[in-house]
Amino acid sequence: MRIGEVAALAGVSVRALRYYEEQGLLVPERSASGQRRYSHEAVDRVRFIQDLYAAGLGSKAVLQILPCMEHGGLTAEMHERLLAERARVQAQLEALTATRDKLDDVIRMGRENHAGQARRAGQAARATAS
Amino acid sequence: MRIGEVAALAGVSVRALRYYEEQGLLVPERSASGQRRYSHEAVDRVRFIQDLYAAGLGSKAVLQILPCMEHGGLTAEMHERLLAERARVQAQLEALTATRDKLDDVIRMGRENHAGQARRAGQAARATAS
DNA sequence: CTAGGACCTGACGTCGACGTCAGGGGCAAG
DNA sequence: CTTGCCCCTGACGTCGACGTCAGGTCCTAG
Repeated sequence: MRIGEVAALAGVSVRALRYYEEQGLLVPERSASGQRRYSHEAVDRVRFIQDLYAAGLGSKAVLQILPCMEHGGLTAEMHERLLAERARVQAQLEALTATRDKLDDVIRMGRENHAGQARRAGQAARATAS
Repeated sequence: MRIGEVAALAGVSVRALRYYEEQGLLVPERSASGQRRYSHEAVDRVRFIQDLYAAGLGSKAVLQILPCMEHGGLTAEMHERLLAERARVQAQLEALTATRDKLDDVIRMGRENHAGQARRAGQAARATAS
């Protein structure tokens, strides 16, 4: 496939794909004239890269994690990295859950104030202090 | 409290607090000589700001959400914003959970490959394609 | 053969949440 | 009074994941 098709299928920009290549995350073949030729699996790979970015991982971390997707083998270093990043993601999940609950509290209190006209305003601040 | 104390208690930099003020997120009193004087609740407020930033909200969103913490009342606009951001956070939570599970798959497959020497390498890529 | 879309390589621009440096004031202790 | 630490206001630097523009090439349809 050519770069435009991959971009469309994966839902990213052409520039992003060139950037991934710059970072060594997705290095395609080249046609005789120098155009990039991507394999079919590249699309899934791009989606996974996006997921990792969305999870707060940087190119460096992604670069250390990605090889095992097609290679299948895990270096000890890669294993470490995977566990570390999984822990990071897990921590982020917990923090995010707490924040969501705080938002829910605020929303709920907003409704109550609309309904019952609560007097003290400091309650929200106190509710957010875990 | 002075700025350094708040920074230490909230675990952020002094620069960050000045930045929050720039953004209108946390506007302290001033002493006669122009030094910032923060109320005690500022610390919790800063922590909440950090949580919101960590949840991917920008200053603009935080600015629209924060007032209700001490003010207690909800504009219709603020309510909209709260619901929207809650939805964003929730979506991010689900995406993050999926990514964590993918990471777990990769880790598990790494262990299996270490143990049993699986043949086909494409399985990882296929596992990540939801 | 030619138009026009897709592709190429640089290389500079962007945006947000600060970091950092420069240059100068405030204030409590000794 | 001066030492030393904290504070002040600009204002430029940073970093990552691209966006965007310039100037040129490729290739496919008509």
